[in-house]
Amino acid sequence: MVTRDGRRRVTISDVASHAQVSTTAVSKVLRNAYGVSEAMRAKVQAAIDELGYRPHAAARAMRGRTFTIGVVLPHIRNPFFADILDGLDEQIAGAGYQAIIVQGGTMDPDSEGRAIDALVDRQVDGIFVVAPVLARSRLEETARSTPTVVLGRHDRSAVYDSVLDDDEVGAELAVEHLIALGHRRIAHTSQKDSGPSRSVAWLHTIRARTYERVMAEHGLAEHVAVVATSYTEEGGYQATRELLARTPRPTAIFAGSDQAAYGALAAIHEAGLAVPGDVSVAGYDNARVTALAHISLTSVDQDGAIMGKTAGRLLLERIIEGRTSAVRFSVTPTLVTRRSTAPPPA
Amino acid sequence: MVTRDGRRRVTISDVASHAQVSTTAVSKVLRNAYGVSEAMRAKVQAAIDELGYRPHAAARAMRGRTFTIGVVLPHIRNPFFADILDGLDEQIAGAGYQAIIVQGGTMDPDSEGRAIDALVDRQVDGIFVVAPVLARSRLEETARSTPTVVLGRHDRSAVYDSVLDDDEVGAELAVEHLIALGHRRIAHTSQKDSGPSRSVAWLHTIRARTYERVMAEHGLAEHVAVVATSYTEEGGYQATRELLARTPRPTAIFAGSDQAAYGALAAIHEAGLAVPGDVSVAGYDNARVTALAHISLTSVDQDGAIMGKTAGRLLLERIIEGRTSAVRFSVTPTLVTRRSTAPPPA
DNA sequence: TTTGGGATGGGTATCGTTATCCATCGCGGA
DNA sequence: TCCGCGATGGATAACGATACCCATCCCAAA
Repeated sequence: MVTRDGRRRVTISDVASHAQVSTTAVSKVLRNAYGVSEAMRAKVQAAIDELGYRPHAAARAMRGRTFTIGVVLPHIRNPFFADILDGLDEQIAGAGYQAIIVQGGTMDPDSEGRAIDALVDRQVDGIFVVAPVLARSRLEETARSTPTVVLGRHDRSAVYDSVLDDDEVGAELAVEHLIALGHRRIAHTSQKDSGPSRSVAWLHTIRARTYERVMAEHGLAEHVAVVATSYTEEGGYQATRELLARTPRPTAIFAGSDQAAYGALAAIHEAGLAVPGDVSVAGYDNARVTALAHISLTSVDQDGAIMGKTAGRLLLERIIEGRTSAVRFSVTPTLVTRRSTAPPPA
Repeated sequence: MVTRDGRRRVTISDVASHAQVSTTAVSKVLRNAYGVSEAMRAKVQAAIDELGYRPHAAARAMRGRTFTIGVVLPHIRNPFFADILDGLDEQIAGAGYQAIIVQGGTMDPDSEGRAIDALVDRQVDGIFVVAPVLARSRLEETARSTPTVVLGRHDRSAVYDSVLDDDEVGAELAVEHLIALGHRRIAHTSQKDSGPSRSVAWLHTIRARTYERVMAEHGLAEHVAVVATSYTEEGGYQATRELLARTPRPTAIFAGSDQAAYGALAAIHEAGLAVPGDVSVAGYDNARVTALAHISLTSVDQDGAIMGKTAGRLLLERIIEGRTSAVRFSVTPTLVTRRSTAPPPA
């Protein structure tokens, strides 16, 4: 490969001739393959270091591994995804793997599908899909040919691994907390369903249904109020504006995510109301920054770093050890109470 | 390529035999190359659609283009980066290019270098590096073989393109604004220099120096107070804690970035002080969410989407049209005044 | 009718690496 | 001395696509 400045990239042949061995020998050293003497290994390694050789991942892709994990995130605006990614990186970096991220778009199955295709075309060794809205059959199609871990979906699959938190427990914690504080008019901001069918596989569906169930269990069915926008600041803002316009307005908002909760805070402030004096707000995710934010948010904590790390481990198991049975890893969330929730105004 | 479920991926040969033409012909159609009749194009396209063929990017990488732009972000925690990326995506998607993101780490030249290497090894057609701390020589080495656009560095290069905002103007706007409000004890949160040498190429250096200059111009040199941590929530929080502990404490904080400003808000709140009653806070970047946040932040606006879009255009010019001369694109920032700044307490 | 040349389609070497063979060497046991 | 076998290193055929070059074909001009 000749680069535009006329210099060639250092290839395995360069290393081979420099060390006066065959390219096969070099390849064996690189792959830690069987049939290399200690002397050979040392000689080749010296040549590699001297020439600054790095394997060409794109060439490797033609026959072997790329040592690349592809990550599909809906977008990169959510710090909780960053927590997840930190966990993943920590796990796979040691094994020499590199994560590459593509944006899948929010609530758009088509663009999500294209993102996955882009990774498959680039021959990644494993795919990590975060909170997809894609049909399960589509995910399984990919998973059949590339090791796949899906985060945040509740349907069971025999071909991909799942990492998730128990959203039913989490939502229950949040709603019970608000009820215990004395709230009755508790509203929920959810996410619009994409496509025609509502799936119980989606975490936002479970959070919303659990909210409804817990409300009903406490005789508050008449106060159920759900506005479905999206789990983003903008979504939380829009949903909360709509909720605050109702009469009587809710005294508490259980936002589907921390990002949505931030939007809710903005809308409440804009309406001239105080948190938690007039309206309490609880979020979900408890990304690391949630504790820092200057209005400290009550949130359902799920450990993103652990989830990301587990996803990495599961992928490496499939890639390196060849596991094919599906694994499901679930974490139990807890509630972290901060200053955004308080008893309702008298 | 046989996948684990035993099904082969559809290759160019499959398309060729299905359409009863040569692989060369298919390749020509794919690349829009010269020498294809209309009939041939239609026939091949039909076969492509029928078989659901997608070119194997990894195989393409061996001889041609990968239609991939590699993006190096310090991390994905900053929503301003998301704005930039949206602009980039908008520009390159139309040309059939896909962006892949890798994290370069904050203030760590080594890990930044590894991130760039990872992209080069994967044979991306162009590289977009956001706010690197790497030595310029290292960036230029890469840029000599792969089209490169660097965002947020002020040194001039003959081999890569630069996209930046005028940080001197921006910092001036923020500090002048605070001074005009009547503040004298204005502090600044900056970013730690990585490595031994302080470079005027880094935007945080320019913002800090401009802050010092403007302070001096108004006879406020004695009140200059800079704490260098990092342009993150955590960094802004730590820096502000330290600043608030001083006697007398500052009445205004010019944070080096919006993220740092959020951290500052947290620290101020934690100290039992009010914004802007006791302390004013101004940020830098004005990411889209800054307007939404429930305490609306005064910030220096630089249009991230435009910058990302421009970066995409510059890369495509180099990749497709073969431009080799270096271009420098600079936007002039403006100040957006919101509710986080006010006159100092009497 | 011949010729020249543009338009079109295809053969094939090649990119860098891996994995499957195959060849050689040295050594212990018969 | 000869045989067999484990250990080691290498030759080589892929992987999927591209791009250079060449072979036709057809038509217009001479």
